[in-house]
Formats: sequence, structure tokens, C-alpha cells
Amino acid sequence: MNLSPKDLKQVVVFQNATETELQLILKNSIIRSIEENEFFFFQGDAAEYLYILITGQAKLMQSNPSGQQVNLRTLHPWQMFGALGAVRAEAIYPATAQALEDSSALAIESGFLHKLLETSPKISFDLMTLMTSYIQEMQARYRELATERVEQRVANALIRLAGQSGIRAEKDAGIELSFSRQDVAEMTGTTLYTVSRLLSDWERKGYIKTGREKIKILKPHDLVRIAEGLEK
Amino acid sequence: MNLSPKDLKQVVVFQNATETELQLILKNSIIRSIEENEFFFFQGDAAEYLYILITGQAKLMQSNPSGQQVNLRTLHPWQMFGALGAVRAEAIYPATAQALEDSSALAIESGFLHKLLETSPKISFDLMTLMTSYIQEMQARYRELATERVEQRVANALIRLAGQSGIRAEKDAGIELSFSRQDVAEMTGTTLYTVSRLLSDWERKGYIKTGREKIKILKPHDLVRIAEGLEK
DNA sequence: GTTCTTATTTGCGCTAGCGCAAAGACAGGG
DNA sequence: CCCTGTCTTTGCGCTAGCGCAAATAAGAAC
Repeated sequence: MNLSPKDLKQVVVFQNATETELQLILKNSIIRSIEENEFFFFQGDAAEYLYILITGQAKLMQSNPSGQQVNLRTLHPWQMFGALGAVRAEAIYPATAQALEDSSALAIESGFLHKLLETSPKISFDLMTLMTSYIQEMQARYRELATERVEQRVANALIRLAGQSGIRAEKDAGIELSFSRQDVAEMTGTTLYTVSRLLSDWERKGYIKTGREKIKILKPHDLVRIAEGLEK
Repeated sequence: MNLSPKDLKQVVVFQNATETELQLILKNSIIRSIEENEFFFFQGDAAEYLYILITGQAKLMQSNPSGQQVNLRTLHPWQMFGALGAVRAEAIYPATAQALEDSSALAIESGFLHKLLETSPKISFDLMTLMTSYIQEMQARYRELATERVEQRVANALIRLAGQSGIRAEKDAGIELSFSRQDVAEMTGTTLYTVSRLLSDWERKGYIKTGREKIKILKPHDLVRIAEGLEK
């Protein structure tokens, strides 16, 4: 795999970086390829690299002492991950990153990253902006988990996923997502059983079409209505 | 109220700022005094200032469309708040800040803040570090809410509060907190009733001593045990 | 001291959502 | 085409936690 500085422009945080900086970044990083279901890093590992997903798909998750896990984010090409650990000196990753399909990522050394941030206020600023938006999302999801019913949270998750990774098939054919019931449960703080029951119900009502690890959204508007709790 | 540059050194993000920068900050900011139960800003307001609490105590909270609210953080002197909105140009505050007692805060113009961050990589870096730690906390709380039982979450909240704001009375007399049952409920995503029942139970067992808007932790170790779910 | 307001406790009934268990339904490999 | 592993569905029973309502307690105001 050969990356050019131009490719890196697709990374939000590097959109304002100079050509020189981009070249320097490439020089100080390596490509890591990870097979489906394998891991980029585990929660608790020393954070030696900041990653940028190049191809494939991955997920960021966190588990508690007894092994239950929650899904923090699904990662798509050109998104950054592992930043939380890598920004602070001698930090550890607070989450685990697992490849959902064969994937590759650019791994930037955290030592180099520190130097880069010190010398480039632009990149720092853009990274900070990214972090603020991430905090906002976490706060919103936290509030959702604390105050909304399962039904609303699952509807919300589908809407959010549709926006992030949804592939629009032929026009009006709906938005297709590739997640298992278990995945959705981990994203919304509920169980695989409850998700299955909800999806079956919505399918009966014609809002979605389900399949093995597939959910096709037919009537986004109805999901929005459910998410807002106007149902019932 | 008269603040000196030296006072500002107590702010985590400004610990590495130069004397000149600190003076500039003071020059470009004003003091706002807010009475108990009044507000610094509301969720949705245009974010014109970044605040630093000087005296008093405040809380950051977020509400959903139907008015239910969750408590994001309790603020103590020299802590920063409103940063999420103020860092991005033309942003809005994603949360509401309310004074828990008569309070005052330094309000730094967001326009000036942008310039400051552009010119000072040190401050940018420290702010970024603060944000990473905040993201980590939110992720941990999110996971907690998704996977732990109410009992564990409440125990955890008390432990966390004791670390942040607890006042140790005479030795061995316990750590005293000033929060209502409602406050604790909003921090842990449960209801005032459930919190009341739990606290009563723990008081019967001698772990804590309760009072009107007061919770004194007598046996922190027992709470830790509950928080870890080893109970039962 | 009396009154008012606000916080807390607790009984009680209820239901949303959990989670086991067992039975399909798919998809891929050989 | 069959076998195997994984994902999904659904019946069933259960309980953690919700939330009303009413009583009580603790300050605050006068």
C-alpha cells in the first residue's frame, strides 16, 4: 500500500496541514494490516501509536471488569482512533479496537505526534475541534442512556448509523446497515433479545426489513418518530 | 474581585502559560457573579465565553426535549467550563451551567480564546489533554450506565464525588458530601426514590450517615465493594 | 415559636426489559 | 448437498427499578 500526502488530506484533522507536514507524518508512521476479528490494540495497552483507518471497518469498544462490553464507535476509512491514549505521554488506550473486516491503518508514533502538535497550532486546533465534537456526542449518548427508553435508543442508533455508514441502495430502496443484533445491543446498552424483539416488531409494521446481520431502513421518518418518544 | 496572573496558574490549562499570556487573558475577560440557582448559560445559547469558576460551586447538566435532565459534572473553583462551545467558532453550548451557591467566574471571550490557542501551542496542548481526560471519564460513565446495576452506579458516584469535592471532617469522622437525593439520581441515571431507598439501606448497615442534602461516607471500603458488584 | 417550603422516606402496585432455553434460519466449507 | 457454526427468533417467567401518593422531617422565613 502506498499513501501519498494527498490521501491524508481526507483525514479531518489533517485538512489544514502543509505538504511538508503530511510528508513528515508519512515518514514517521507505518501501515498495519489486521485481519477480520483481530485487534489493533486492547484497552489497557500502552498507547504507542495513533491510528488512521485506511481500508476496512473497525469498532471501538470498552469492557468492564466482568467482560460485558459497550460499543463506543464504528470506524470508517480516514477516521482517527487511539488518539486519546496517544496524545498524552505514557498513556494507555482506554478502549479496544477490533477489525470488523480485513483492515489496514496508518500508525503514527506517539512521540512524533507530540512534536507535531507542538509545532503546528493548526493541527492542534483541528484535533481539538474533533475532540469537542466527540465529547458532545458522548454527552448526548450518555443523556440518552440515562433518560430514554430502550425503544427510543435503538431507533436513535439506527438513525445515527444510517447517517454515518449507511449505503443508499437504488433510490427509495432504503438504507442498508450491516450490524448484528448483538452489535446494536452493545451500542444501546440493552440485550440482544430485546433488540431482536424490537426489530421484528418494526419489520411487521413495515418500517424496516431485516436479515442476518443486515437491517434495511425503509421508513426513516417512522424511526425518528419512535426516537422522539412520540410513540405510544 | 481582583485576580492576579498568579491566581490563574491554578487553572490546569494555564499552568504552563507565560506571565504575558496570563495578563492578556485577564485583560480580555470579565468577572460574572451569579446567585444561587441562577444560570451562567443555557444549553443552546450561543457560546460567547469560556468560563473559569472562581468562587462557589456550580453544575453542568443536559436536558432532553421533554425536560428530564442528567448531571454531567459538578464544578469547583479554578475549573473550566463552557469550553466545548467556546473552542469552536460560532458554536452553541451543549449543556447548561447552574450555580449551586452564590458563585463568580472569569468569562473569557471566545474570539480572544481562538487567537490565544493559535499562538500558544502549550495552552492548546494542555487544553487538549484536559479534553482527553474528560472524554475518558464520559466513556467510563457511559459504560457504567450501560452495564452496571443502579446500586453499583450510585456507590461509584459517591466514591467519585468524595474524591472530587469531599471534605474530610475530623480524622476518621468520614467524608461529607452536600448533594440531594435528586442530584445523585441525575448523576447516575436513576430516580430520587431509588437513591433514597439505597441510602437508607446503607445507613442501616452503617456504611454512611445521611441528612437533608448531606451524605457522610463512613466506610468507603464497603462502598467500593458494592461498586465492584461483589455484593450479592 | 409558628408557618411555609422543600427534601426525604416508604408502602404499594406495576411494567419494561432481562435472560434462559430451545427451535429455526442462514452462510460457508468440504 | 450436507454439515457445522453462528445468528436470530420467540415463549416464558421473573425481578430490578419506576413512580404515585401520602406521611414525615428539616430548615428557612417571619
